Amino acid sequence: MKNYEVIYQAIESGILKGVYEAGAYLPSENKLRQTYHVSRDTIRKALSLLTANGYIQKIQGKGSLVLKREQLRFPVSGLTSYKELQNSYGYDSSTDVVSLKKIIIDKKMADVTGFEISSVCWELIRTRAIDQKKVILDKDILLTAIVPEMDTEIAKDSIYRYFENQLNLNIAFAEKEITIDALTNEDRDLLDLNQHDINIVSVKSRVFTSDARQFQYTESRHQVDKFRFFDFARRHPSTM
Amino acid sequence: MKNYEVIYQAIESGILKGVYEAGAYLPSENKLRQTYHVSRDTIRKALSLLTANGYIQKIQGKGSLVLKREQLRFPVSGLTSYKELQNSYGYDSSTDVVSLKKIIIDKKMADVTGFEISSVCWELIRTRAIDQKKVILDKDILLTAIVPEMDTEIAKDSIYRYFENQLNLNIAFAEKEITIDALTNEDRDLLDLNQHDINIVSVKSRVFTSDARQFQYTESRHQVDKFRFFDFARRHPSTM
DNA sequence: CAGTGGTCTAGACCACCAT
DNA sequence: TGGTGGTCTAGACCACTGA
Repeated sequence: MKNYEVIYQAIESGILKGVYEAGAYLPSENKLRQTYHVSRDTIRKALSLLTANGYIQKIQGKGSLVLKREQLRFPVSGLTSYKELQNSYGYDSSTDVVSLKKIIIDKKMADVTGFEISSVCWELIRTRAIDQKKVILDKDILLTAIVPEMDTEIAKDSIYRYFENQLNLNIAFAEKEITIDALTNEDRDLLDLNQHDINIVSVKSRVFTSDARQFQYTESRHQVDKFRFFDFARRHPSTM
Repeated sequence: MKNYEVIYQAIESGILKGVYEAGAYLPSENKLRQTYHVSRDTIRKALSLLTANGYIQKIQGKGSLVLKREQLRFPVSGLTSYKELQNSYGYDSSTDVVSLKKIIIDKKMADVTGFEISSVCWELIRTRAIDQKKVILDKDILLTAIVPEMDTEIAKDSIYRYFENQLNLNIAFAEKEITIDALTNEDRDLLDLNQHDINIVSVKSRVFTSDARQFQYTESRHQVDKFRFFDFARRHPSTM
């Protein structure tokens, strides 16, 4: 077995067993180098695997932060924004802002969104139309502490472009969950669905900055026959 | 801009523009090192990004093979096998083999599966039960050139375990597509669906070995309310 | 300022592939 | 055998963090 794989597994099991707790930092690369009697590059290879598999987030000048594990986690990756989805359907698409207001997170919303209770957030609801049909309903919750300003002009465009170009927000990773839900009345009101539809695809995600602070929760609801998720998957990131 | 990012983009655009054609090899790491006047590690960093993003497959002793691009490709990753899914639901699950036979790929199947016309393949159909309810229908097409032997005993267990432990098959990557389809009569016959269901989740994938040969096509059909896809996603693999 | 991670180098040896 | 990628080393310098 390769050195960096051994070290990867040692640290992984340390995280799983709670030796390294979520929210704390791993020993520094230098410490680990001494512990395992290997070069720094070998340590870095092990850590980059842990990063790729969602165990840690490295923060320059600070260390390797152990991430909270939400349930069991498949070793997968990929962000999908509306602007990316757009390309699947060409450019005959548009965005409508349904509502934009500030809200305060209560217990229930805290569980759903992952934000702390009594955080102040923007709540943004938009519909996305493809070929003049509204087929996607986007509900965004944005932490005002990180995104202080928001208006319908920005919301009509890509909020991600605003984050990255204007706010210099460094978006690092996201957790995403895809499920098939029953249609709600809100879905029926805001979208142009097919008569016979009874289901909708729900893509829920939590998005984090490079210093591992969550700033966004999104639920994106897609008409079932307009939904398509494409995935390129590697089995052993270790043997790249 | 960092050196390896510059090189990554140079090679990426070379692939996109067809300077490096799919099926051909990139210049060796040594050549690239000379071309860009950097160390081999810097080249390797750029290549590992190209690998992570699905552009190339490195093959030891041969080189970096440029992969065919199927449509646009999100920068995503992750394999999900039934055995992994199982963990979401605990271990009260079982597999039934519906049929297993050899088939020859015709034009239509070639388009669907990605295999060449007149390849000889195993066609394996199985149902997966959770809590005594059959909720997943798996249809596998396996290239006999790579998987010469298959029987219902193996198929009842994990075929992946057989691939990796018995055949020493090195599974490297997969392309996967998730869509929501209308129920077919076959779905109704073989699965224990809810009365009111009209949709089913279809996960289609093509699976490749580490020398970039496709050996499997799978369609996995999941009852909508039993389907859940969890994803951990990084925005900039470059800035790990 | 000291400590952390991020980038880059030059060189070594190994495993694998083709000839 | 020579060329390829895979692993590992020791050291350098930079960018960022926090006291």
